[in-house]
Amino acid sequence: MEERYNPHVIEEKWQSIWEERGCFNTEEDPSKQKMYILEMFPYPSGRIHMGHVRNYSIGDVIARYMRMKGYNVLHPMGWDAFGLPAENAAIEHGVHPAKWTLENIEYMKKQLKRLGFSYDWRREISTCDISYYKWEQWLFIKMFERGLAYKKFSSVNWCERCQTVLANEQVEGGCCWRCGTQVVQRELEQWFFKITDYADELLEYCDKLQGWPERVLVMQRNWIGKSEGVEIEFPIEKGGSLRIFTTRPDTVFGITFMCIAPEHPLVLDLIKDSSNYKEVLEFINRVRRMSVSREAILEKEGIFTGAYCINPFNGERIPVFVANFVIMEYGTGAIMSVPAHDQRDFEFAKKYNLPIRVVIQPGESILDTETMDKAYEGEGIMVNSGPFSGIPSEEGKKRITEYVEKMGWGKRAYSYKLRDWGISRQRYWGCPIPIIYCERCGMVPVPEKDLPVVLPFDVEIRGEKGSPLSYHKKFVNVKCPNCGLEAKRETDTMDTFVDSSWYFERFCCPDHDGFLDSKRVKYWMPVDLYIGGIEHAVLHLLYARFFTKVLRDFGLVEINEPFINLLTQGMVIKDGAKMSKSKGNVVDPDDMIRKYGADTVRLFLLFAAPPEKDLDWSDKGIEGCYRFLNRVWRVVRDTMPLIKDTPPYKDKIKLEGSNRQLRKIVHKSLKKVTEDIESRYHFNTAISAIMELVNYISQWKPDVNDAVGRSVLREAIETLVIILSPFAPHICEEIWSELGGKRSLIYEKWPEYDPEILEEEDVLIVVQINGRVRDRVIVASGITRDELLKIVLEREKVRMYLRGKNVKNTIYIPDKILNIVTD
RNA sequence: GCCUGGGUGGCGGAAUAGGCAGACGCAAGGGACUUAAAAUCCCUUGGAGGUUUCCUCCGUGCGGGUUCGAUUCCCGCCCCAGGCACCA
Repeated sequence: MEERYNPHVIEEKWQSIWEERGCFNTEEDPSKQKMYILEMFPYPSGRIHMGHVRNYSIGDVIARYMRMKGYNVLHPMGWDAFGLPAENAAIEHGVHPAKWTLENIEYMKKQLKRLGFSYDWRREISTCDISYYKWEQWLFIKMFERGLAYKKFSSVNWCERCQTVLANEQVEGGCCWRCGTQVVQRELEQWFFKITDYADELLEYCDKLQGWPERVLVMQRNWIGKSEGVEIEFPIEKGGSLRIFTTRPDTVFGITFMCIAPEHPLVLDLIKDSSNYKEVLEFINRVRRMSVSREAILEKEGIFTGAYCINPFNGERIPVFVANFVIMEYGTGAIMSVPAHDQRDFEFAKKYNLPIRVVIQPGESILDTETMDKAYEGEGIMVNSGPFSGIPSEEGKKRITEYVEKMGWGKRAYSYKLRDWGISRQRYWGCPIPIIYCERCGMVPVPEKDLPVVLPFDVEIRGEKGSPLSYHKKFVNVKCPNCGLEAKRETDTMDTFVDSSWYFERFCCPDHDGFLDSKRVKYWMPVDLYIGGIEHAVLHLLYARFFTKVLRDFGLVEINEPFINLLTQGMVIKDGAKMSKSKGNVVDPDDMIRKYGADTVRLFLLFAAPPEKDLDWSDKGIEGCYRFLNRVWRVVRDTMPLIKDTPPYKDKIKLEGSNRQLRKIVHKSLKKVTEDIESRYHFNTAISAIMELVNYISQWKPDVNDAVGRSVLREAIETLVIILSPFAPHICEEIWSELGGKRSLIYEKWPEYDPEILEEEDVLIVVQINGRVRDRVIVASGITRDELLKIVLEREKVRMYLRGKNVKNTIYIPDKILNIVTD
């Protein structure tokens, strides 16, 4: 064995052995229990960053552990290869997006290999490969045929900088998720996926995803935003009716006005006879032009339409306003306004001097219209509500809803915040949408035999004015597959989140000449553990769930949900901020590997914090991990002469003294590491347990002449190497072969701990007096309360504390604690 | 504003089911080895105090409560991070 630990030599050696022998290649094997471990695949931005290394180190621990546990482990890696940065590189440096992307992939793949992750590289996929996006186009057409992909003219989020449309999920605080530019609204005809058809199921299954962190589920539930209420038709005085949605039917007697969105289809009709028609129209146009979410900061504004509705409950005449705070996309785009019990309506009423009528009294205080300075939105007793007065508001909601249905004025209804997913992107570097526009036939999907619609290579990318594909005449001009007349291709490409919505299914059969090989997909899916950043809580993770349900309904997969367990890892932070070029606090994994080796880098990222938490990068901390691996090396090197030709301890004979102590510590560590990996994903405490074991072994004094002792030591070293191997695989492989291991350590079985040795014959019992620790005694385990008490009451310290006091009670937790309570 | 997390030494973090708070690592200080340095090894390290091989008191954001016993459970508050935000 080498005198010194030399990570670079060892790591290179084992990485090539693993590769040559195809150690991580996986095939379906019905005789073995499958285990699909997946980390979110990276965008090939150019270089691997610490966040990736952390993500993949976590996944690799689990994958390696599960393999040793005997599972048939699928652990693939690929590239989310379409996207805007490639095009920006083209604009800035004149390099073709394909070239840029492929070079990045090549470089990053080398980086990943240098870290020794146990991937089956034969399954590698890139979403920009024709063989991948062909099937995405195929699926798009299936969705188009069933109405799940459709085109509509609507107001969409537009990023001026990226020159493209964004989905609602990609707008963060009114800004573009990628570049941070303020998003504006534009009226465009765009492609959408009908995710809203699945809103109820996506919501319902949130309760069934028990392996997901609660906070992700909460975010998804809120994003779907289902609320229960009732839709009511209010007759318009001059004819027709206005449909509103409310969650507060209990307040219908408090309506003093109505508000509709400027985009409401009835708006022009309603204002026709208005005395100040021009002014109203101006207002409408001004608000419509105004962007976005019509930010909450904006003051409420509105204008009277000149029209009135009738409140069917009491026959009152109610003025109808156009208001800037009413959104067309939610509910029905029209609301009933109850200023006494809704803050927005209250503000509006105050501004325009509209009446406020209290119809819910809270009980403990009495609301008075004159003195109210804000709306009361809580529960209470209904008042001024005709036959419903006196009913508690919660009960009133039900009663009014039933009444509305009985009278035929409306019906129970649900409203959702979730909107359909806008997937058109006016960009080049993405999957072309396989649709052809024909003057005679309309929208015609590209026939399956003509797939794929290949993204042309010779495209000029200028970064302005529409999709680059629209300038490519050979691409655009095409014959209609239906009638053969001149037609034009769709020039938009798909949102890259479409690419990542089904890649985990494709990993099961990457070489399949078809969409998915159902047999193989059935064997591997669903993913048993999915690991990635929390930032995808409502983007990728919602889309992927939606796609899986669509595929299921198409009969292409048999599962309802793609990911059984989800582990969301925290960011890698340095000096209190996320690593970024602009802050200049980036630590390059390559530099660290060069300095300490991959095992150290992996170990530090796993040791410094539990996976869900943000991790503070520490230059000193990683040195500590490097020192630890050196200590491991030395302790093995120094014991090697004693254990080289000794078999590990196996007998059932009763061990004594220090041999017994060592074996006990070994099996305790094994138990701890096993449990920490398997049931908690707490790698930091697993590693600290291994550190304790190493500390113990290195101070343990072996007796050269004691064959039993040597075999116990051999078992200790073997166990150490095995349980450390998922975290720091290279050094462990090297030591394993030095120990005489013939095959790679990855074929070694994860050992079972011996419960017998863990049974304590002597236990330390903490003695408390009135809840304060006063003494500790070592006694035989299983001692009864009376026996223990007899011993404890004789102890000097205990007697001192009990002097002059009467023992009132004793609490005894067997083998743990004795609490003596006095008067 | 609403919804989630979270607040423990100088720092990262442990304490898994209410039972010894501070495991493990970092940093710091002292010592050994060395001509010297690096590396390594040993010791100390939450705070205050004392009669200093030991002992006492205080201590997990703040204030209460439940309990023999609370970092852990309950109530009220403060602060930090993330998500949503005119959603009717």
